[in-house]
Amino acid sequence: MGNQEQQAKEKAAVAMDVIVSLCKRRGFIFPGSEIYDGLAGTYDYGPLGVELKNNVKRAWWKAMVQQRDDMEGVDAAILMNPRTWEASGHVSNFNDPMCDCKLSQKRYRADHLEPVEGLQKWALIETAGEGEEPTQFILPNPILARSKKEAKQFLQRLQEDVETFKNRRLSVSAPSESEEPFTGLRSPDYGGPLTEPRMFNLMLKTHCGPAEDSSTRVYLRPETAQGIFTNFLNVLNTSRRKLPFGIAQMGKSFRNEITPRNFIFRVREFEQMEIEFFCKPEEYCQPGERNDMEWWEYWLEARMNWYLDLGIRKENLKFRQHDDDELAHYAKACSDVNYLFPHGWDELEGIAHRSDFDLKQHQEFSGKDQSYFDPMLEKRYLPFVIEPSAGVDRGTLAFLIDAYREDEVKGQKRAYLSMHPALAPIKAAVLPLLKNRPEIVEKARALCGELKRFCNARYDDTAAIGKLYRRQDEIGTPFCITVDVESLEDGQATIRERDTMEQQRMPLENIPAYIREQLAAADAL
RNA sequence: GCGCGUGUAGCACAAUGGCUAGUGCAUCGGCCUUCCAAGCCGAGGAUACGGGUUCGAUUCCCGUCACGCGCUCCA
Repeated sequence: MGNQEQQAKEKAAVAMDVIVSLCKRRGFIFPGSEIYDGLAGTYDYGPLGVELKNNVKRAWWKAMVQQRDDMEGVDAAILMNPRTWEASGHVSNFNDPMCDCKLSQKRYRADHLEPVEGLQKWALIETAGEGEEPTQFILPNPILARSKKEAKQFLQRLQEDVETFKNRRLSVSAPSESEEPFTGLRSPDYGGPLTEPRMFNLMLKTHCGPAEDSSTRVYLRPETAQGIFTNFLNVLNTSRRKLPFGIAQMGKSFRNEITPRNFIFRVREFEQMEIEFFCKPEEYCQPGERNDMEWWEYWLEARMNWYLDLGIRKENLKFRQHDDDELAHYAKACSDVNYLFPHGWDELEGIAHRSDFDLKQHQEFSGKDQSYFDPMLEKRYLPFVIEPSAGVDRGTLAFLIDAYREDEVKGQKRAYLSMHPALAPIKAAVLPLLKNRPEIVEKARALCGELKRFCNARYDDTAAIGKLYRRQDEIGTPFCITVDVESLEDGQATIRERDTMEQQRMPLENIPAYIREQLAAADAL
């Protein structure tokens, strides 16, 4: 075993607490609705967080849409005709019947349990206070009640009459067969009775229009993907595309997660970056054309490389291919890109081969032909779809965690975000060495103004230079430019690099071009 | 949703059934300061929310909310 268990225990080098604290302290991410004690599963992005998150999205859009010649973008409405979700399967499949074992209070999906038939094993449990006649209770599968204390807990949960068991001795006798045969659902752990199944619909509902009844019910989309599928024909007919090509979309999605957890990793309102890449099923491919499985493999690599190119360390990324029994019935394959989060390896993005399931469903539910006319073969068919579906918030969190570093400078701890320049919220900070020298301040402000023409630059003179550097380090600013007394005479200033802390001096008038070159070289403009 | 735990300033932490709830960092103002969290002076800022016990509650109890861990969930 070991291997999987060991992997499960692996954790990122930095604790989540450190990241949460940094995010709050520096204005990246705050708990949602904080002044009203928050709202579970929601977070708000602050001044630096919105820059970072927008940069993540910009980098994705640029690499996946603008720099490719086989991709179009859309921005569909969050609210969609409810039949969309009947077609997609979310109305029926996103509805999980859950029930709890009354003994162990463990939760099960009712539709995953096998009904049990036949005689059940029971045990007699006698309880008695001092000098009283023993009272008998029955308890299923007592073998798994490992102690009298546990048995007592079970009895209390079953009988709901706590007073009955106070200050009583318990004795557990050997199991026997009950008289009555039993058919139905029992908990698989203790064989105990279950609560009535309750439905957990993971879609959030609201309503559209003046009347608030079932006829006006709409859902907040649980994924952006369906807005792509429902626009497949629109895009096809207006973009003169031929297979293979993709449609990309970023936007908010909502899921009523049972347990929001791990900071912004699992939240109820989140943002997705999804691609539906429409390609030819193998049987329709010309010689030399990539077939559907080859496109799936292509996208695995393309998506992994995107994270690597933006600076995530290779050892913190891996694929996790879904087992066959884990796959949805229509899916031909699915792999996740996993990242080593502080809570362990977890999913950043799923890359699924969805066959023609979605278009077929929408074709059936809408009655509108969704097929593609292949001009070479002169026939119509439904394309297959490869779906790389990434979480913006999860990605943003991974970029933060992976960039976080600590080192030591002159015996003092230095915390910094070694973040890709394309993602850094602030690209350059201009710092006057002395703020009580108006000439220096004036030059510094002028330089900052020049930088702002093409990037997010910031002027700061509210502390001594060492502190100003550390501030910028902690929020990942790649370049600091310091204007000093000498600048007044030689017209030069110092550029200091974040990770190495190396400095170089150059003429003030060359600095904007230099910064611009550096950012362009990093593909960060 | 269940179980266990936690909740004190922007962040990290301390203390107490009773006197003005402390400390560090951070923030703001002033003085000073020629390149890596310097110094001095000053300022603002907190017991999550609601109820109960009590002469008195941040402390004890109950509820709510949020967070953490486990279960569950993750189409």
